[in-house]
Amino acid sequence: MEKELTVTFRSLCPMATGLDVLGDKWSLLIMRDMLFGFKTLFNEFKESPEAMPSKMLSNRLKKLEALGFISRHKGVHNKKSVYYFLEKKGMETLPFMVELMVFTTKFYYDHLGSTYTKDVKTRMKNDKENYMNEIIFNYKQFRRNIVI
Amino acid sequence: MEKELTVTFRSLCPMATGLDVLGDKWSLLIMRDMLFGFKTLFNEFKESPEAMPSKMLSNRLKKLEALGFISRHKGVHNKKSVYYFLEKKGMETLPFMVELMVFTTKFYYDHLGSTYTKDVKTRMKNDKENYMNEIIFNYKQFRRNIVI
DNA sequence: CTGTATCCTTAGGGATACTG
DNA sequence: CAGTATCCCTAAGGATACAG
Repeated sequence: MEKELTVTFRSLCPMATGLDVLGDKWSLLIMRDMLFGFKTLFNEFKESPEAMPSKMLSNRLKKLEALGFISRHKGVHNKKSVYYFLEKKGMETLPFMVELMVFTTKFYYDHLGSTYTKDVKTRMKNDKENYMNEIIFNYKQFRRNIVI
Repeated sequence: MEKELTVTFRSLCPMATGLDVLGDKWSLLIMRDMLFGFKTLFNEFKESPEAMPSKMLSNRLKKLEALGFISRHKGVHNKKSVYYFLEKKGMETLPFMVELMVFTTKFYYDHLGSTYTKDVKTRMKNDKENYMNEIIFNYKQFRRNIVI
């Protein structure tokens, strides 16, 4: 077989650009916390098990906002609060997050063998599309109903 | 809606472990070059458009081998050559690579608007599973036939 | 052809403390 | 509640040269 670069290979070249954001631990954690944990406030993100330092958090929130992944809203009733929401662009990182999760679980956390990893793996394998749609649906519903 | 952490959220916590490898630009480029470009030799990887320095390349090849993503084989006929091949674990990063590609193309390279991005996008959207299977199939065939 | 060996430089991580 | 301001540090990047 000839060593010819395929069409897809050429498209993959700019992969690095996406990794600037998606390859970053903190940025992805923030978006995960939003989408799966319905978090909106600075302090909520800080409370995550990964214990993100406030410097990092602040830095990444700005970056993600500047790039259009998330949006920032001052509280209406509670003027001291600032609410962060995932935007369309941020939501579209879900397939990426899911693949990362699938991979990580498979190769590093299989030994956990607990119920939840089995559930997730089964769901991801047999029903990925519906599963992702549900997650997005739930987040949108959450956002519609939240009073800031 | 109650702010309850879902089953999936808990599984996503170890995301960072996967990112150690998959979030790294160089490691992913190497595996991309193997899978999409049928590259096997040190110098072939160095020739990629991203111009990976040999120090980085050497470092990542070792890391990827140690983690079981790739394997290293000394040449049989040409004893001076060393051949690197993608192993099963490495091949299973394809869905991740593809999602990264889809995302990157969508948000950063749409303006390219060239034929190849349109082709890939269409294919990815309508026929993702088959497309990935083809890529894996082609790589396996390449590996079966190569004489080292 | 496949790497090592240096050397230098800087961005990023992380802890801690403090403020509007 | 939502961030800034410091300070320290090391891990990683990158260039260049050279060796088995």
